[in-house]
Amino acid sequence: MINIGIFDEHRLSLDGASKLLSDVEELKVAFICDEKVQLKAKMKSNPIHLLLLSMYDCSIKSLNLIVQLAVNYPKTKILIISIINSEEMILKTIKAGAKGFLGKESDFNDLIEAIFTLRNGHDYYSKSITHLLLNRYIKNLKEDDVTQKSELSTLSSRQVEIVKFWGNSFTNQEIADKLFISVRTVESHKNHIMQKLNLKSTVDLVKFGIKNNIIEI
Amino acid sequence: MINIGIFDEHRLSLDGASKLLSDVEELKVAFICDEKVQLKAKMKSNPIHLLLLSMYDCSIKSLNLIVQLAVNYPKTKILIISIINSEEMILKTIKAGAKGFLGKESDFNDLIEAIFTLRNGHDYYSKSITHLLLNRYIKNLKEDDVTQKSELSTLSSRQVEIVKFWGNSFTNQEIADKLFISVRTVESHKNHIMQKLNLKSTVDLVKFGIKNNIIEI
DNA sequence: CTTCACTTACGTAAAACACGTAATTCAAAT
DNA sequence: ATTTGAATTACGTGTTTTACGTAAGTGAAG
Repeated sequence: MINIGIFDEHRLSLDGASKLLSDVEELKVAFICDEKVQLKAKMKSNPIHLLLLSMYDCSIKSLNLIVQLAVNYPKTKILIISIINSEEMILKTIKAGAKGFLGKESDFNDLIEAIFTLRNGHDYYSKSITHLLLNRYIKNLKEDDVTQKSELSTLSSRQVEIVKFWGNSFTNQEIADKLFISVRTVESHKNHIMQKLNLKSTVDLVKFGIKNNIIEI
Repeated sequence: MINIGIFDEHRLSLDGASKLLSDVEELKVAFICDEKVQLKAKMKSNPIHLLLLSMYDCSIKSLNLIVQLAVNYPKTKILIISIINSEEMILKTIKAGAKGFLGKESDFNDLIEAIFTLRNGHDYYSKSITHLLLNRYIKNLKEDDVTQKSELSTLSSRQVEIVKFWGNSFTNQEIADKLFISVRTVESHKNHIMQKLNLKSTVDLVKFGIKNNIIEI
């Protein structure tokens, strides 16, 4: 018997997944949950073998959740169900500690297969992503993931502050006034940021900010 | 007996919803579908009373799908299931022709309630959104929805072209070279675009582009 | 105590932006 | 048939931002 927890912020998907799985022998749905805050409590009180985790975005917040769960409950395998099939998403979730990934093309059979694959101690990734491709990337990204994940953390708080203001359509002058520094300093900050992140245009900086959740769209 | 079609690009949600509904008496799942292109064909060959339509974004493409279906199959009520609860999303889908909207907090009971409400000829919106609020907005937005929905369509193809290039980090000069026009013209285009969209900064333009799916993030 | 990143700031030249003006074209409305 | 209006093209002028270099003071880490 495999004990399973299901997390999905989408109530209906949660109900659906729960119903799908509860009819399967050898599986027991230990809990279902649709809020991040509840999830941690439920994990604490329910020992499960596997957590089904639905992801609808690739935000730092969502990834952090995986990291926390993976660290605090190393025995619980995390299986990601995602509407987004991007390579970025897959790599990030795996890097964060997920043991499996089901893309949007995956169906019920794939889910079952994934669950049992994980139970048997192996990883499971959507067929659409060949293992070869994956392994190649994972090897490369094991250490030098600096590029993506830690890019944000390479920015100092001051620098993030500047990007935030600027991302809210403030002019350099307005930012300068707000922070009691010279316009030239604001420019300097931006220059340093662009250099550090290796960005070519301000458009890229906006995208970076949005990607890293420091600019609201 | 209510004939239902289910569309969901997320295969697992589709399976889940299908299973949830197929167990309900008085309901018959006429077809399920996970690709937009297939959907039109299935709609043509299967007369259904109600279409469950899962939406994971608020892009023009997705909204157009609703519009097309609503126009071509006026007898089929469209019920939106969405992970996004924003007022914008709700209003846009309703404007596009949907008759019901289930937010992410909706559960199976809400779904059933919604289905029967629609069958009875009424509209159904998530409880979380009070009807009062809705009606107020709908009245106001019936005509002057110009602000949001048609913002993209107010841009000419040339203007969209400019934004696209610029959104891919091309400089004005590069865009000018590519389109065989003067740099000044590129600037003019951008000026006109900003005016038309009533944007203050270029940052806003990037955001606009991303929101409207003409700039890839 | 040295090193290194962070914050601050300026100089200069080039690019981009703001705002106005304007000619041509082409479709839609009258 | 004529007018109206938006789209595309382009320039002028002044301001702001960017690119790139330089540099001083601060503070933490080694």
